[in-house]
Amino acid sequence: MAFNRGFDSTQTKSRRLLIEAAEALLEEEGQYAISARRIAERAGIKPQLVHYYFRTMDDLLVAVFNSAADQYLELHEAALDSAQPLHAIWQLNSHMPRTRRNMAFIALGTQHPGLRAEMQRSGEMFRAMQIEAVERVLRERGQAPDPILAPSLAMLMAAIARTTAMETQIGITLAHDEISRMVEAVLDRLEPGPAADQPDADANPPLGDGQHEVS
Amino acid sequence: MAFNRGFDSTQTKSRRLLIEAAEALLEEEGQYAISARRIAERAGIKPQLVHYYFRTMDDLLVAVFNSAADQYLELHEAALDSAQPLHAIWQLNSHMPRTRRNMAFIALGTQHPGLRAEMQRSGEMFRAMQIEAVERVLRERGQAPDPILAPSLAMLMAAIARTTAMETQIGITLAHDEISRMVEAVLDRLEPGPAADQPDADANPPLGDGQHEVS
DNA sequence: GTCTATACTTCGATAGAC
DNA sequence: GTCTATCGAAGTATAGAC
Repeated sequence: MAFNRGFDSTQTKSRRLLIEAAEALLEEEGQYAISARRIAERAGIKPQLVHYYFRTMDDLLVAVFNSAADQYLELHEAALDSAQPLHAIWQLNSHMPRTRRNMAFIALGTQHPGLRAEMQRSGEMFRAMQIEAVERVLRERGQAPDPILAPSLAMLMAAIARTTAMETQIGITLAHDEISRMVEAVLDRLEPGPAADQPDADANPPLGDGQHEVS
Repeated sequence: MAFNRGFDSTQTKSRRLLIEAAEALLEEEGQYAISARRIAERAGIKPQLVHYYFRTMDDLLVAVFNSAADQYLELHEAALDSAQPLHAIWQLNSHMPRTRRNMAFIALGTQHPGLRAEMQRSGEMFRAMQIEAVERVLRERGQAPDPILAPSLAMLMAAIARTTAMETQIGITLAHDEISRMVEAVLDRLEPGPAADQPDADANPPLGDGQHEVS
């Protein structure tokens, strides 16, 4: 818990209100909506109080990020516990408002070292969890162990979901449908659903030959 | 040519200096270094003159973006004309300073509608060119036509290069080596170099079966 | 311990001098 | 046509009143 001025940070209502206001602004308007004055206005609190509850904007942003990361962790764990964890993670990371918020965090990270450090820690944790999830699925599928494949698939899902969201924000949509269908075809093959009949004769073909060719 | 106040925009030295200063600041310090005052300081020009040569910051950013896009277009065309165009595009898009600058443009685009419009236009053009390049390579390889594969590969290369650069900036490196080796293995298979001996007996195997499984 | 008044900086933009 | 003086709004942060 980065900054704590002597009060119980989790129980101060105004502090909580400020974090929620910042989260909402980030999702709705992006990083440029983040300022002490605007957050306070949204929370119905005097702007100077932002610096009472959080010494600096960096401290505030770290608190906002950790709050968002906690929420995401819960969703992430539910996804990993589902019947098709890779499908669930893909769905989770294709959620545009959250991705938009993450992009805003990344932009703010260029200005706020404390925030950047938290993002690194958190980002590597989620990446590691997703690599493990892919490894588990590959193992259950009887796939031969491959030190490249699991990290690559985890990175790939993250990169595609994030880039799709980012480009959509700018108005670029070219190739989005195709890549989405491609990813879903891969996931369906890795994680065939119980009800999803594969018309294929060999329902569980080996995935690749260790040379990592695509298609 | 968005904004033109009656002078020949390409021949005004101060205007050119301002654009170059903004480009340098974007690459070195990111979007938060962009302000009329800082750009002017870097260019050795009085800050008020920014608003003489460019009516608004939006106009300035559009000019900076178009200048950067022109430079990139030249590199891009050279890449497409090379012996291994896909390898060349991958190399080009893995260039970190340029990716850093592009990320900064995207962040600024959330605030500047004019810039966003230019980025959309330009982004879709480059995406289309890269899809065509992939289609050409697949065709020359004797691959059966596939409406999904070429756009997916183009999108994939862009997404991975961009995400790798973005995460590196935050300090995240997990799975970067693996995905990079994966992409290069795919490219080597799609575009075997003249000197690159494939130890494989079948040097030119069909790429996939139309079901788009990865590895 | 909680909040107010206020300092200080930087921002984009423009009116009008030359 | 070119540049200067200056405005008003918004930014973060703090000293000190209650």
